[in-house]
Amino acid sequence: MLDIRYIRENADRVQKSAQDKGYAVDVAQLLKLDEDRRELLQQVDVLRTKRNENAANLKDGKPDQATIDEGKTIKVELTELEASLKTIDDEYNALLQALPNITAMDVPLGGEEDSVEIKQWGKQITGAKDHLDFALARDWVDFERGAKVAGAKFYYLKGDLALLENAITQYALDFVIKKGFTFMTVPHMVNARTATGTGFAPRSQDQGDQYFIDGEDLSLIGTAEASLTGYHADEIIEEKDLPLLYAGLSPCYRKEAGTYGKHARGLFRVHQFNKLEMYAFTLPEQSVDFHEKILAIEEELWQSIGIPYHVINIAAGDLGAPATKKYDIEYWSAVDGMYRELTSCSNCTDFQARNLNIRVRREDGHIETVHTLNGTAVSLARSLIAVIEHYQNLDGTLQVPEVLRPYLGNRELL
RNA sequence: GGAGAGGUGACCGAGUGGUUGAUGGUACCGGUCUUGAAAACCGGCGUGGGGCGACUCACCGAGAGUUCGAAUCUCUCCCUCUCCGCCA
Repeated sequence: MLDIRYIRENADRVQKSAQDKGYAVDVAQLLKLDEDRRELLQQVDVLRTKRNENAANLKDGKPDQATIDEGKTIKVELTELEASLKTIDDEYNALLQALPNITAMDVPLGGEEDSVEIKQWGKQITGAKDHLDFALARDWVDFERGAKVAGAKFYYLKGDLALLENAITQYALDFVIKKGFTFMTVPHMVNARTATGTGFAPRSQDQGDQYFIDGEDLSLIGTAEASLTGYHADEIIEEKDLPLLYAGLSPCYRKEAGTYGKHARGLFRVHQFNKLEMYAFTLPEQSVDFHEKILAIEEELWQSIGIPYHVINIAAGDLGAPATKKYDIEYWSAVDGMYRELTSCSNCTDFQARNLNIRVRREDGHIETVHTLNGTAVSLARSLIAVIEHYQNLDGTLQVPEVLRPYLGNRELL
């Protein structure tokens, strides 16, 4: 959520950002509630002071009857006022929660089509064989049995393709560890507070992309970002310890409701895939630069694997609630002759951190909310598509990208 | 899953209805002392909200309740620990 003080002073920008993102919210209404709430809060405080003073009015350690009667009167009044406060408070909180983060100044306006390309790397070749046909021919993937055992969009990876996934994971892991990230395995389920604090839809909306565990306050994570955001919830981090960099490896579970037919074939959009996610807790003034740094790490990683790509600055209408700005790396699909999403990195500024109460104690002692950022190192299912499209041979074999060979027993060919 | 014991400030740990937002200790910060350091002594030291401010309100796992008054009593839930059961 946003800082109410910031909203008071920047109502127009908050309103505009929400609209640009496609959120129907009424900031004026929120500010009205904010005022009403503060006014009521003062009345409640006055009454509570009265109550406390009255209760402290003792003779020989006991109150007299008049004090008790007075206390009863105050209690009736207070109960009533507190009920009104709770009503207004709930409404206020609901509106506050519904506000998305503001967008950075350099975020393009518009929807998915309006994202701006800011860089290209590599050659746009075409004519490759579809990754699914290619993999099926080698008996490397089995969607039919995935469907039998779990359902549509579940799959088995087999043999060398499974080994390739493993190799990419290990390579990326070593790569980000060298960049200073601490490797973590994480809970694959999180509670509602963590999920909604990270920015995912609560169960009450019942749709969304998450799998909920029946009868439990748990949902399967759609990304390690959720588990990593919650890691420092309710903590005050010392300034000298920032930035804190983590790399979380986990499966990601997504319902992908309503996305059938859209890039549906093969491994591009599935219910479960593994992902190595970079995550950073930074000082507020560090996050903008750090966002560029995460992007640079992603680029360096994918260049080293040799996959052509471009980087786009995601338009406001395509940004999630927590992000103030997001870069996607889209790899060049040698099958489709177009760019398709491979990685994504976002600066969430203080939005997630405020939800989950993650703060920093500055050197001078004052306390403020930290900033959080996340970025994909490798999203495995899609990484496999990219590698198959760019390293396939006409005879159906697959060349191993040079940097991955040490992780595949130095094999050059699969 | 069953039985029991617990959840208090950065940490340890008092506190079972009435100036306790919380004794004491440790750590930390400032000062005295010292050539310097240590020790000793003195002082400071939770978070959040409201108010220009004096000040005030809330928070002792979470929520509800009892009471003039709750960290202290009751209920529900969550979590931790021990033992048993089960199990990669």
